Amino acid sequence: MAHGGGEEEEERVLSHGDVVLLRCDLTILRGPHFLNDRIIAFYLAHLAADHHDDDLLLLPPSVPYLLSNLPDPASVAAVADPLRLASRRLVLLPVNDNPDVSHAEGGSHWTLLVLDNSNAVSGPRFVHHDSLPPTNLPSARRLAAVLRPLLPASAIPLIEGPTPRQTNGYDCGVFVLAVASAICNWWPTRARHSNSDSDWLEAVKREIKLVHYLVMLDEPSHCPSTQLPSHPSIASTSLPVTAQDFGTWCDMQSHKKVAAVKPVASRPSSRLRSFSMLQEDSTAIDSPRVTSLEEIILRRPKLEDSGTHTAYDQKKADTGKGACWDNLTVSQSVRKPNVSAKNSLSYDGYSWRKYGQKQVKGSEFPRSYYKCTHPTCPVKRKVEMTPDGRIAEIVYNGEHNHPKPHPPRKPTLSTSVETLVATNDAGLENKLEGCDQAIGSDAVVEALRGGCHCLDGFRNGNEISDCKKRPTASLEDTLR
DNA sequence: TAGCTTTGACCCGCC
DNA sequence: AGGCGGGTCAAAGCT
Repeated sequence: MAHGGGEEEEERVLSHGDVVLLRCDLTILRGPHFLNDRIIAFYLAHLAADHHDDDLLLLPPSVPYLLSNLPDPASVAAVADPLRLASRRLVLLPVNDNPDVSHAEGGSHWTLLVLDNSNAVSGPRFVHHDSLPPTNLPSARRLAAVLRPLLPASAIPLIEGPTPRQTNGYDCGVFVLAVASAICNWWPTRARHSNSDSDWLEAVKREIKLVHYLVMLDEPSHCPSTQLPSHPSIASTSLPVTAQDFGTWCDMQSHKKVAAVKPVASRPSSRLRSFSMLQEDSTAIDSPRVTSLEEIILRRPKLEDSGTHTAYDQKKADTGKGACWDNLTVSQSVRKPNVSAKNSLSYDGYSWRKYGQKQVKGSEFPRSYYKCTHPTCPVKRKVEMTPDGRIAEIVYNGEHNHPKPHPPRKPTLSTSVETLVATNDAGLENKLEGCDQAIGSDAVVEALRGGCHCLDGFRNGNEISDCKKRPTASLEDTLR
């Protein structure tokens, strides 16, 4: 099993202040797996720790998600005030598309929304980086709409920023981190470009071009024209960046440098060594940091046909979730053990009834049409399968209006409000099968309750011990 | 017998 | 208006 059992006592292996990476997260990173919000928050905290600059703010995914789902502007203001968004020059906001605050497994795609106040030429703007556009555009627009009233400028536009395309259904989170990394790399150099229109978008573009070049040199077989002939929108700019790169590095860190770090029963989490400290200590070991897209590419382990796909499939079976692919098109190369809709690699926790099959023009494989078997559920999906059992493409249409009939055994996403609340206190019974430390949950709940300024502490990688621990209350209730 | 897949026919939008 | 192609229907067959 990809995530193993017994996560109730999941070992915490890396920390950034209040942000803790668990052993199960390393498994996710090794995978090909959909990144959870803890991993994203951890990496952003890691980036933020290197840029002690009040102008640059990197928020954990829980904060923008909370802001997007608060019931009224007053609640939004209460949460957002401590963030001082109007005074920042650049704010990085991870966006998840989970439409259901009560559903921990609802999200399926990560993107990055950037509030940019740094460019005097363009003026304030929101820039959205989506590795599968326009999948998350509605969620990004929603977040931008919530934030606009908090900002002095009026009618701040939202534009789509340059973003490399993912080639599978699970690497969106890695792309978010890669773009965030590119922006943070550019940040210290911005003064050199202050008198021109060369902004951080150009820096991201440069990274992307380099990645394209490196990909072609490194692995010509990943040439889009040979890998994804049947889907032009993806085939045009495919990049085989994978979560394994970051994961391999983290795993190396945890094995080599955190061996002495044992699980802690309660906070303060400062007993854990910080990510930065680990890096500083790693001089004797050649474990360079992952700070750019090109590094991610260059360290990308070669994908083997069977192993990684099996792990990916196992993750799907474990989580009942096809990360990043609900309501969007994904392409993948996974082995299919059999043709049953329930047991195949296309198994996603829901029950499907096949109602048609056609040979479509432009695709060498037959396309099968499925409906969700739930009586009132409108969701359909199309699956193209190669003769040898590989899934060439899955397209989901609509949103399920019911819970999964086959509950996931091991949730991977912890973006939901329910999860945030469930993980608010270290002593709580975790509701996420052991992954009991959601990102920034203390900060979010405290901010909601009274404007605690601990988010700054979080941003700087500091302990959030000054935030009072409170008994867990349902954030969902708070939102009502 | 229920529930699922298969498969040819049909519908409908687009050019 | 007619052809084409994608999506859906529904009867028949299978498990």
